[in-house]
Amino acid sequence: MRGSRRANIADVAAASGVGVGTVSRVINGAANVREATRLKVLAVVEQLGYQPSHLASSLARGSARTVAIVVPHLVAPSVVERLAGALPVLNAEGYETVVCNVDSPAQRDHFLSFLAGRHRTDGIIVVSLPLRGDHIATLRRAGVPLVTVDVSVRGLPHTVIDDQAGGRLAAEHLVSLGHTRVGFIGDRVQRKAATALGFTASDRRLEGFRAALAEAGAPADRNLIRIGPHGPAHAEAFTTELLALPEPPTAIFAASDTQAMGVLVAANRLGVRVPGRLSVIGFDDIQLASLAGLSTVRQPLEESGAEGARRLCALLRGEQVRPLRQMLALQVVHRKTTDRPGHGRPLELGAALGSVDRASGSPRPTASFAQEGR
Amino acid sequence: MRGSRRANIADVAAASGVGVGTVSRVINGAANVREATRLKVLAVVEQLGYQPSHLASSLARGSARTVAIVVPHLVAPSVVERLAGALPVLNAEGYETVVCNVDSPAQRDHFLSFLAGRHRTDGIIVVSLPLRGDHIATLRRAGVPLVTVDVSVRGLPHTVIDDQAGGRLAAEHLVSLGHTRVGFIGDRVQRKAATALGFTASDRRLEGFRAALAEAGAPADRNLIRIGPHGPAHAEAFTTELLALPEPPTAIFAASDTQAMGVLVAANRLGVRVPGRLSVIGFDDIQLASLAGLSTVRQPLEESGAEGARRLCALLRGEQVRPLRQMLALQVVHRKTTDRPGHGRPLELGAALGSVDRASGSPRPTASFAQEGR
DNA sequence: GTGAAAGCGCTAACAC
DNA sequence: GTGTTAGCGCTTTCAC
Repeated sequence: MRGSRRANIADVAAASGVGVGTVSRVINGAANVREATRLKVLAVVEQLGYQPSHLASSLARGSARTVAIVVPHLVAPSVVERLAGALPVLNAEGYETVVCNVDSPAQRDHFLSFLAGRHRTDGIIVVSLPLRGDHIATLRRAGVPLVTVDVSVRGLPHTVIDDQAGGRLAAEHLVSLGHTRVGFIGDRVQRKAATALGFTASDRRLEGFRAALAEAGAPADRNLIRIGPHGPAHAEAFTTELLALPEPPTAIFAASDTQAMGVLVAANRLGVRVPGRLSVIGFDDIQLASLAGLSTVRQPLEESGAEGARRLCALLRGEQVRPLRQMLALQVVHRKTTDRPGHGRPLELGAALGSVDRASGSPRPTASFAQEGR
Repeated sequence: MRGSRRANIADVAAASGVGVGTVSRVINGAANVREATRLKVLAVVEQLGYQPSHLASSLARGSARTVAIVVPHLVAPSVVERLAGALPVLNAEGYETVVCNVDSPAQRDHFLSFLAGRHRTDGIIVVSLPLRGDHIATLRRAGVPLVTVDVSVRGLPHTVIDDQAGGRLAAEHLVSLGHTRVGFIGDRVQRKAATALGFTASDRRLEGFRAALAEAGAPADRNLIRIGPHGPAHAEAFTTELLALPEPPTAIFAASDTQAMGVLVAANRLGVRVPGRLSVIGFDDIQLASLAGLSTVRQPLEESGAEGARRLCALLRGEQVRPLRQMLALQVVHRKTTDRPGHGRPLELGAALGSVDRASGSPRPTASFAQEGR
């Protein structure tokens, strides 16, 4: 091969004594090619080290078979699990996946308008990121197929769970165990803040939670509801407050497993036995939950990503996606952090989940007592 | 606009009464355009709703400004943190990032040869995935720039840590606390297995660990070294074995934080106090480690991803990347799971980290005693 | 400064 | 079956 210029389809055609059309057919496995011709072309391809240009074929075809997935806070376990669910589905359908990690509204806006560009992606999956009207309008105008996961958008395919129902499940679980004084720790919707992405799941879970408690005749005490920034550290602080109350709760529902971990840390630091003196239930069922023995309201995270991907693929195939709203099932997973009030097996909460700093004040250790399992 | 056919650069040129070259210059912010012309073109762009085709410009330019990052087991915390470190750097440099998640050798081979295709990506970052000679040869032949993170490859830029030194650090930490009977739990290199990706970090950490122990006059007892499949569940089982020994270890070094979590779970289930009766040190310093108060050998995960990305970008700019081997610093983070043998503050290990199943046998609770902080 | 034209490398419609 | 050719939509010399 001369010059070291990479061989293109014309070179292959010339060297095989056929037209470029035929080479194209061979490359793409089209039917109408005589076996002898096919072999001949393949031999030349091999010999010349020919590799089709992905860009050229994409341009000619009008699509690069690429989809984008936009996620907030990639390192959050629930988000990664969703992403991990989507990737293999997309691959199996022959799509490459561009991952856009969003940590701020500015980044979100950037990516969303960026992805609306012509020939950028074949479609977009937005995960757990509330969309404004103008976001959707931009994408619609650009003609980019869009599905969402963990976000409800009217008129668009979305895969979600019923967060209110999830809150109810948590309440019912605790009530069925006999708890009547239960707390809630969640994160706030910050619509205004420049750093806020506006997640609303926590709020909706609280709604269902309160409703179910009220119906069960054990309405939530406002004092036991704490809402603040997301993350285990804040949950830890709130738990400390709750447990310092004259009448502390006997159970806490955390709006996410991550926050539930913070609750466990605080309980441990204060020497409050779980589930003996405090029951804890989370939400999501991230992998850590099973490791930690955390009772939780399970939502199918990985499956949600896979479903979002499947629906986008269907959309890209031109199929009707119905119903627009796909609701995934929830389920209480009863592990080791919830039990009847005051009747729990006296498990000690972990040094493993102690506070971060070795220097941060010595804990008040508590005596533990042997007691047979339930 | 007629027909609803999307406007292209020629339409804009025609409507503005200039040539396509000029429009191109305007779009790309080239200098040689009179302000009046620029404004005129911009107005038409706006009016026609013109959007440059990413594919067309990419083809003309010869690059789509896309890089691929190949990672094993995406959901593993250490991997996500690396990925999260790389993404923003790549974005800032104007690259889109395709994420390839690999869970088996077959997938690895698929992606690696796939990405070698012409005009697929501008470059590749391989994370934590040992590469064979033929992988590298394929990529080299294809002329795809390649850097690795957490993998050493001769002749290629790689960002790594000194795993042996890390093992030494762990040993020295435990020895300095007075431990003389220490165990190790790690994962095995499975070169043959069809499902094995062949990670070697655990082995190298063990080497350094043993060497340092021997030098300190407290050589490791072979009985205390357990190596098996990766994951907290196996680590938990191994720990159970070790603690059942007539002479159990007073400390355990786990080859990763994930495995260390399994150790903590087992200790808790058996009622073995940490760090009172067992010190535990992990490796990596994933986010969970700080939450759990786990002592560990810290490696800069996110930074490693960012560095890999920076080096790839440098490579793509045509710069020399030197030195080829970039070694990141390690550091022992002393939290709450390590202390002098038998002298630990009697912290109880968590129900939070109890075994997964509620039905899985009742634990043997232990008494705890108040004791002032160190 | 700006226009014209030659690529970039392929697909697909259409003839033969 | 196979060759020919017109796009796909842009970038980039190279003249003027």
